[in-house]
Amino acid sequence: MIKSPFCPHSKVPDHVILCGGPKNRYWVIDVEERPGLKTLTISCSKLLHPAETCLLRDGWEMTPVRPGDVVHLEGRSDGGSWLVDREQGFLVLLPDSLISGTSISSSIRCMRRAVLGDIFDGGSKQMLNGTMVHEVFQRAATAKDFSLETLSKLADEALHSPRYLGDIQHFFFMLIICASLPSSSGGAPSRCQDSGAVATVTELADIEENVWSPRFGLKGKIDVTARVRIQRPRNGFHRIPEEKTIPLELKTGRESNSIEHRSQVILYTLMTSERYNPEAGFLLYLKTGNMHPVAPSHMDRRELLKLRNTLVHHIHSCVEKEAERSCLSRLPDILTNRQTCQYCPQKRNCALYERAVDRSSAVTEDVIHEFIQQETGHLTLPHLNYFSHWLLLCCLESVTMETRNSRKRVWLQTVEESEKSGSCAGNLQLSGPVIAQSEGVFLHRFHRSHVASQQGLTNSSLSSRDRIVVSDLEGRLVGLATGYLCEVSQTAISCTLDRDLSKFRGVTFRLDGDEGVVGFSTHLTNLSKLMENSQDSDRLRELVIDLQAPEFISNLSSVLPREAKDTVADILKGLNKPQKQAMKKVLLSKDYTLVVGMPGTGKTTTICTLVRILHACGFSVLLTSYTHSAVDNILLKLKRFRVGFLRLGQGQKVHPDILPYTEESVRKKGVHTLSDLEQLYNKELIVATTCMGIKHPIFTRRRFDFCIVDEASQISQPICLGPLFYAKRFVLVGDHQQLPPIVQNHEARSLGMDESLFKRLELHSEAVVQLNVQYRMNRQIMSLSNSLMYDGRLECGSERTATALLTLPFLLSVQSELSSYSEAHPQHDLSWIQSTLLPSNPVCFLDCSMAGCKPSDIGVIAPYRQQLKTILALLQSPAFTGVEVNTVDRYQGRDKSLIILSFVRSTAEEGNLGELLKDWRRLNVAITRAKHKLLMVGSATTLRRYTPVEKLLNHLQQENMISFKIAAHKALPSMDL
DNA sequence: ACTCTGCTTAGAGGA
Repeated sequence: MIKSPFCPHSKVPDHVILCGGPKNRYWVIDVEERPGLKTLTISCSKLLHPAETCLLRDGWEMTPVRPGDVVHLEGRSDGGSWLVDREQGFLVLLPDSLISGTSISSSIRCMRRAVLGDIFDGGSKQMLNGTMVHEVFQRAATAKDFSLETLSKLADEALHSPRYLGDIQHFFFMLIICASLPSSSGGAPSRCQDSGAVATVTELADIEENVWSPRFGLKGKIDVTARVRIQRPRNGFHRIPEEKTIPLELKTGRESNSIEHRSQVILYTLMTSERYNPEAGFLLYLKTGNMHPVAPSHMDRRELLKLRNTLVHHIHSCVEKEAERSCLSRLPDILTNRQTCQYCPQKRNCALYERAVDRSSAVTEDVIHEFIQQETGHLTLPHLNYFSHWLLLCCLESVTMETRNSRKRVWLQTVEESEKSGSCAGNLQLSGPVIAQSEGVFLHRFHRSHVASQQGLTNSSLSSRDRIVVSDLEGRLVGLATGYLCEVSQTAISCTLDRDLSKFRGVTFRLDGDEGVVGFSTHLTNLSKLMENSQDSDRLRELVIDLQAPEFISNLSSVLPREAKDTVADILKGLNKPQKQAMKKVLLSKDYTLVVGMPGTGKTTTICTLVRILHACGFSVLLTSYTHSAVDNILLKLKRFRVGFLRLGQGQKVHPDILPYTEESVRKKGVHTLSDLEQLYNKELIVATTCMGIKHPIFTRRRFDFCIVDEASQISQPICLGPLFYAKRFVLVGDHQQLPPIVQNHEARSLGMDESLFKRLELHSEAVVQLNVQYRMNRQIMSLSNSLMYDGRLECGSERTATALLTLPFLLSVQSELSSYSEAHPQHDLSWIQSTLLPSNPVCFLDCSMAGCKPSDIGVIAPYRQQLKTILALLQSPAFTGVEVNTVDRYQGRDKSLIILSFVRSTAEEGNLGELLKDWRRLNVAITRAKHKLLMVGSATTLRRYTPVEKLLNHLQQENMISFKIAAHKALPSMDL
């Protein structure tokens, strides 16, 4: 008997939801293995008792289940003991991780490929082809029109969609397929015979239906959901026909009727069992028009669920602990049958992982060795190390994000429970018409059914622009659609959804807030691309991994076109010295330039000017940043100088003033031919998007002279790399003395995941230009940051900046009010507030450590969200509307005339300090937001325990900056504000 | 020991 080596987890983590009954979720307490048998000790109670047992055999004992896993059981339980064997029962491992049907069917041939496919993106030309034909077919089905005329019209439209720009040569091929669609001669594809039964498709009930099945841990999108009439012969006469709803899978390639294709259909029947209970599904090959019925047996389902369990195990345990340190787990073995691998889209990643991570010292077969050499031979050890290091970091981070992913609440929590936590609105019915706004955007309106109408909708924390998931109340239609909230009133909600739900009229819905599943596929796809054997990737590896020194040319005249000289000189006029230096450095660079923008030094203006100059010289520029708002900030400035540009990205996220520059808007003006589209993509020298937006088809063709990345010190390396593939040279703008990329996982952070590319490359000081002349803060406020971070390098741009003070138009009347209050109440000392208000004291520290002043009494910037909520609640009076209360992090890149900074923490006893205030960069951001006056409130005694804040307080002391010990709770009785 | 932004994310086909 083998005892499981793992310690049973004594406590169930908070984020795990367990339940009994048909939607059961059991916690595995212990696993006991004997040959041919596995016995699980399980419980559906968080207290881990009562415990039940589950016997696994006939192959199920191979399920890689471990203590601490959550499982779902199907079948029978006899007095607390479950049996899963050949004939009965299913075990679904980690059921709340929904695995897609295609992942599972691809794991039949190669489990390794399925796991890699889940981590990295990949695709081929043939696939794109299939996507196009699918689209044409599905549109025709939606329009219920399969006439040749309509088909060719739709095919034409599909060809002009930007998604397919890279592969237009398949045009003729596709038309031939469309013309041969079985349905083109009239009506929908119709009949199918199997063992005497005749199934006739009577209606296409849905297209691209989205299914989440938490019961089997599956998800998928079903090509066509069809209504069929089934006629079964029985003893020579026909019975009354039976109506069923079944999944129909379209295939545009060769009619293989392969086990993968059939498995896909079986998985669709399984995941829709709660919706339609289909006994079978159809496989339709468009090339021949043949339709194959797929009627799954218990064995089919059993074996596919076993594969799913193995796959989910590999995906979930992508990292493992080895002596306190995490490392990447081994993947399933590489196939020895090279034939199968020939067309595998994961070829490169497969070889990379083997060489960089698995590093099997065991004697591998020659064919495999050869294959690995072929795919990775161009890479050096540092390259492989960089790859495996960042792969580990990303996996660690994704594991942490996954535990915080609250999506499973949609199916595990009742509406009542979810509404209590505020992220859900239930008991909703569709009201009014559904309005199609654009491609895949449908405006819906729901109202609260009268049963629950006494409880208003505005109680929920759902608000406009939030991402949401729509499901039904019973849990049969989980994840029907996703979209964004538009308006929330007491009784109604409007939102835009990716699907038209009008056929579900009458269903009672729930809307759940959806933080979205954060994938790392962009990170990892970029990493994988960096390892490619191509010119662009070779060069980036030299710069980013080998840290090859960046080169510069010596003479401007070779880059500056003659005719642009005057314009450039003109643009340069408005700049200060370091800004001019930055322009020059960028123009001279052959590889890259790093622009350090210290606080208030006009980063946005500098970038805007840089773009104007490059534009004047005729250079093309790819302008990016991590956030949409940062991209638009620059564009708003650029727009004023009448520099043309193309803004890529979803309209919903783009600034309204920039909307006319988006692709969608330009297309509305008329893009009819392929060359129109080409022109649209090539017309502007300047193209702007977020770093994540690089999946856009424009990048299949276009390359740029320069790529500018703003906020670069806040972007993680794998994401920052993305846009760099498409430019000859790049400029990173940021300040690593301000906040770094956000990393949730502690180990990942300690292993350097919060090091941006900006910081990594900074060691080449010859590539760095510092913008140290600032126009934001007056002299006193600036001095704080100078002493904290910049060693006095930060300078005021003008005497006016240096001496600017806060203007308080009603100061006199407030002062006299305070005086008269003091006279009437001599027991209150208000002198501190009088001095604090004086504009001539630009920096004040209000020390409340003696006084017991509640930190919740004052503040505008605070490091903690919870604190901001409290402050906001106190500022509810209309007098305070317009006062912006926000976190330090959110204030980065922005400023205000007067900042009140609350440090919040005040604890007498030694104890946990928290991480946030230990970060020099966060403090630096906090104190450099104010232009004229900075009021800081906190307990000096507590704060001296944070090294950075201590340094700041010492500086205040040395400079005799004003500091008060206050007893505000006594001094400020409720005055009428 | 509490800071938060990106994402059409499943499936397109070939042996």
